[in-house]
Amino acid sequence: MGRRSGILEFAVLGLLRESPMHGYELRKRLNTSLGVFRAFSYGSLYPCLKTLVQRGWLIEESGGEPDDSLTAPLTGRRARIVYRLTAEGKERFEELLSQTGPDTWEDEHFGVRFAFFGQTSRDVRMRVLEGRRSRLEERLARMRASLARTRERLDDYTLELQRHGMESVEREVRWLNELIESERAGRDQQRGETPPDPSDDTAT
Amino acid sequence: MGRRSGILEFAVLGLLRESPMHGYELRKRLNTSLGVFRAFSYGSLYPCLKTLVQRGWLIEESGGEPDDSLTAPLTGRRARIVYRLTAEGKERFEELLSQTGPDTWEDEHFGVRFAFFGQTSRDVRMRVLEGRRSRLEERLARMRASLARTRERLDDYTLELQRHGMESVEREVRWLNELIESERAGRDQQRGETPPDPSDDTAT
DNA sequence: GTTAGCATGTAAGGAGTTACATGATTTT
DNA sequence: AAAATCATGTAACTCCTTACATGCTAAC
Repeated sequence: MGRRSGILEFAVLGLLRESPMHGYELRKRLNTSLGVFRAFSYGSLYPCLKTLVQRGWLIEESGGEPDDSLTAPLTGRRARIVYRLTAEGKERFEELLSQTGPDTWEDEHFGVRFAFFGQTSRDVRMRVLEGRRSRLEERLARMRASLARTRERLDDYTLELQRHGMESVEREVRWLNELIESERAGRDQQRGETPPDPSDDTAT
Repeated sequence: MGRRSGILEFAVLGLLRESPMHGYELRKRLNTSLGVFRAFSYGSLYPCLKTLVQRGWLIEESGGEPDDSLTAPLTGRRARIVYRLTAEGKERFEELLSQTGPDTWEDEHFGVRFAFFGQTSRDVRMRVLEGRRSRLEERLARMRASLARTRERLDDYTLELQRHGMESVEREVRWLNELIESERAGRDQQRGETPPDPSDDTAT
């Protein structure tokens, strides 16, 4: 009946982890912080929020005082529903973050996963980055093989398309290499806030 | 009931324009020539073929002789259904090629459209390339504006993601500029076969 | 004689979108 | 008083995937 999983669930949990929000605000954030890449519609957001509440990962706060800036100007406006992440919701987000899913999940939604790296342990970051890199390298190998086989039969445009595609992938691999190296280098000198131990499970 | 439109229909029409094929072969081509980018499944391909036949854009040929390499080794094998593009199908493909659709169509499936540039008039090519470029430039402007507004509130990873994203888009814009210039330059000296007049509608 | 590849299909489901419906509030 | 923005929601639809069903042939 409700939405099961999907990138939207992940993004909502991730954004609500930073601070509670109502739906409208959430959608705006989805289309700026993350949403340079994709725009979600209300038609998918609100149903998604409902099922997340049903599973106990979010709780609704009709007019509590989660934050002054959110509650204060509520004078006559339609009652906004502010959503807050529960402890189970945090666990679920953690699970999704570190999940080595069925390939397409990680490949298509890498951008969104990366956007939440600030909330991730270095172990997970390394795993995601290296996973992405190895899948791109696989793809590169397939492209090269296919190109070697069919080079003669292809017209100029198709060839140019494949050339540009391969260059883009190669470029991303180099980018990933830099990121991975910088993660490795930062193993000693911390960059920002490094979570000291992932075994800390006490809820706030 | 059947598939309405979508990129699959477009790709099938485009591939069958080159030469008749049966479903299995079509799927392989979809995953090499075009399909470096995406892989379609039989579960979408065969139903799509059926509705295209229903609309008169394809005709089925059980065991005709469209090509030696296709008919010859059919000794005992399951009877393959070879699909051939009709005159109406060609018109439909032409229509889809030159269509200035509802934005997302052109944006998400640019790669597949580009793959069929060899079968397109230069007018259409220019229109598609310039359309793509202007949409990317719009997006770039939005990204820059959003970045200027929220730079302080973003962590290092989100910032790095946006930086890399913008660089990729800028790179594609430069690529498009080169292509557009080369199209303009080739206005006199022809490159390969230039279709002289698109009003030629006689079927083969 | 079992696996791998060829070849075609159906049913159910997933993850979203578009279009619509509603209504209050601030801006022009 | 009209238009834009805030705010929440539903129904129908789209386009594609997964899992399944079927059966034949070639290679190991």
